[in-house]
Amino acid sequence: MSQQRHGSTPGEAGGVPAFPDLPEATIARLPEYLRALHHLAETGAETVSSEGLAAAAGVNSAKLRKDLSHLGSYGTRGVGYDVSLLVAQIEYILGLDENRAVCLVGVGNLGHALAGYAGFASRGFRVVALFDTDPRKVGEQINGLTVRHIDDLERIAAEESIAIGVIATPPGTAQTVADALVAAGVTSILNFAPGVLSVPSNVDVRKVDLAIELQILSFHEHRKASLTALPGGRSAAASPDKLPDNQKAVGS
Amino acid sequence: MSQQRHGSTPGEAGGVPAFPDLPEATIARLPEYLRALHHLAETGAETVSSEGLAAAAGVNSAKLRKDLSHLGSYGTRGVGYDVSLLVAQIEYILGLDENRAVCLVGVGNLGHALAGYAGFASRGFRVVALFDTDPRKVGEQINGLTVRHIDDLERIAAEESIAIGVIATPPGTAQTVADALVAAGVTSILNFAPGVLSVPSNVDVRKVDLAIELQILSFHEHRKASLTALPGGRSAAASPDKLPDNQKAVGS
DNA sequence: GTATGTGAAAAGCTTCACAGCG
DNA sequence: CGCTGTGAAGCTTTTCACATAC
Repeated sequence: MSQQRHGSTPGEAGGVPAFPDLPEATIARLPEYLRALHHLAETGAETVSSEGLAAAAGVNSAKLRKDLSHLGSYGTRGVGYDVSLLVAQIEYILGLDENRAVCLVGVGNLGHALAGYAGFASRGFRVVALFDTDPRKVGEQINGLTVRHIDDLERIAAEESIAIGVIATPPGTAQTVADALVAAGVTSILNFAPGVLSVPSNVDVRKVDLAIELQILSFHEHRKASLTALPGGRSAAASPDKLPDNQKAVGS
Repeated sequence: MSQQRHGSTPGEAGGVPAFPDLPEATIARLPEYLRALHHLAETGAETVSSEGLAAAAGVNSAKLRKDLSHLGSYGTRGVGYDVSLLVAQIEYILGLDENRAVCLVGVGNLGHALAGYAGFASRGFRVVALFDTDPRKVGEQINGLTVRHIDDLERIAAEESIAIGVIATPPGTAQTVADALVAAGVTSILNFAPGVLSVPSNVDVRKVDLAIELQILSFHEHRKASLTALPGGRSAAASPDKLPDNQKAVGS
């Protein structure tokens, strides 16, 4: 890739999109860059340097530049990146200009909260349907949507062209729900239920397990404790201080 | 490591714990192994092969064996791993035998759900305090806990030895809350608010951004769509089928 | 015979450091 | 002269394949 590639821009449906095959690690960071860029745009910035954007996104600038270079995106040497152009590029790559329809299965404790989560609507998604198996929940109104019985999933998924499903059921029902989603034509699943889902290979699954996050933190607590207890152990609150650096985020 | 290392076992506080320094990628998978092991234990299994446990955890067996080898843990060649022994080992490494106290800040939509999330209690954590700034929420009872004003954080954190804090506030207040948590002696933070937190380097932060998860899935939808539209594009629902394989989970 | 534990190879990702462009 | 874009180096993680132990 020596020549500049002005990678297929948003509006342009001229030829083949020539979809760049980005490293997974890069893909996982693009949404964070996008959030940082939106924030910058609100503050009125028109351009931003790799240094500046990297700081706002919590990564180092070399990584950011390498990531953006994969998009074929262009900054201007000596100047930086055009904020709104980069926003458009990233939104296009992520497919956010399509305002995708999402459904949510399981309207318990967590599902209820997700149904009302404003962050989905504001960042490219429409929650268009809620499902549950519990007849006591079916019919309930949440945030302007009526909870449906899961038997209606196939029909509604077709009507609304739902490609993404969110599972927020107890662990025991998650696989059954996943099978139903797949049967209804859903090809991406975000799973909040602990455990592994088995799906056809054309379906993407991402998992968020809240207890696992805490357990990873617990490991680090345990390690820190065993270090302070031993060698040149720093007694209590003391450290170089306030190095932001990359937040360990949902990845891969 | 040619000789067997029966790595410091749970009960034993004989000498120095000799904390193994595990690869981050391994640490992030241990909780999933633990969950799978608990599940196996419930079904009455006393031992499990690397193949079997790997399948239950959604990884391949080579990776699992390499991961466990870092613990200095021992299976038995020709047999497999002792389930309850491995459970104890992993719980010890993750520091789950300490039943850590956790506090939660921000009792909105999502915070409310997290406060009642049963998975925390059942997997090694006690949610011992809830905080908010909104005076209308302070005093509210959730799941047996009273919501306190955030000004009480420092006192209560000390009383209850809270080392882990969960942030479930709107993005705008997340940094202020993080500063307060750090001041109160919290050294691990799980952040549900979009954006990057800046904290001292002795504090660990993990981030869960629900919209980012959907955006990553959206990218894959976009890519799948652009592939089916083009080369030897498989028309619709068709694929090798049901290869479980690793769920892309919260990582790094 | 069977399944673990592990060196060694391969792949993937991050960081460096600087050429090259504006 | 400043900042991007990128080869090359270094590091981490995954995978392979087999010697080793039960």
